Amino acid sequence: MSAFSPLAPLPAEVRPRVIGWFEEQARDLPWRRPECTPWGVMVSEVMLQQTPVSRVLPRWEEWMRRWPTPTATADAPASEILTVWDRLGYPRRALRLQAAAQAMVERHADEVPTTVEQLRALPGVGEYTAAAVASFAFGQPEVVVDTNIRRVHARVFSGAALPGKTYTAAQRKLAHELMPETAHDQGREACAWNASVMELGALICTAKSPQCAICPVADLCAWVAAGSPPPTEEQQTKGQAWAGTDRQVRGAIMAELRRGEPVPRGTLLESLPLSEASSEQRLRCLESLLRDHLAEEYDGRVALPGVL
DNA sequence: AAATCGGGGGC
DNA sequence: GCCCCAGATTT
Repeated sequence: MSAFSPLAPLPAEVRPRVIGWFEEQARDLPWRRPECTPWGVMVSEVMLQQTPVSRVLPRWEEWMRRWPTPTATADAPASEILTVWDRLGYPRRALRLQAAAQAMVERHADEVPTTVEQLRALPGVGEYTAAAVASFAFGQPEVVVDTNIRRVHARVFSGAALPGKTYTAAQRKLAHELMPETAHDQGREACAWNASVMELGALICTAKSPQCAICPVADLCAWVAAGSPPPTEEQQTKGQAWAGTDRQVRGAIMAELRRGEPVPRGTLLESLPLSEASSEQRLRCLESLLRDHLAEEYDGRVALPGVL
């Protein structure tokens, strides 16, 4: 029994088109160049968790210039780690990346580990990142599934406008079935497929206004064949609030601390450029940052970790 | 399964 | 103003 509905395209027909398109149209990103080290790939994957490529590029360049190896990253002051991370967002990722580097120094001889099991054991490395590093840095035919790939799969093979919020068992099964065979080329095509579908989702098959007119598989796409129906309410993403959230307040505190000077607790809590934030919220957020080791307090003054 | 965790650019 | 972006971790 085929896993694909009668109207869905055959993977064997889709794959060469998407891979061929990638070979012609892929962006020249620094972490894709042949001279990029596995550590460079690792850094890019963590930075790209929920952060667009355009914002990652300058931070990745600076990080790799300063800390080109796990050892260099492991030995850096946490305050510098967080300063170079700058406004990429979710700064706990920066601390986890350093913790991952320290684990590589201790357990893997200053190398990025090569198996998904070893990768998955590193701080900040989940199912996606482990597979992505194994595939992109080491050429292993792991099944890589990110938000772009889920969307392309949903449209081309399932005829849906969007994949829905949760990664279901059915979606994982589909992703496995779509992978090329690895026997003939030791997984080269599988890795190319991973990168190509991701790039198609990032450049053509985008969430908001997909460029079906220039898509290499538009004539095979189940969603296009169905008349490009809009997303169902089930598939809508409930927009994450920002104004007034603890995340915004935490971000404002971190921005102040990144200026480099230790700040008296009272001054810090009062000087935030968020007039609507209550004193209770400001205090709660500062305490949570201290708990997360994103900030430290000593003798009534607050700073990035390690400077006091 | 749902909540939490940043921040900015595109529309 | 709303939405989305190469997710991970905790509850």
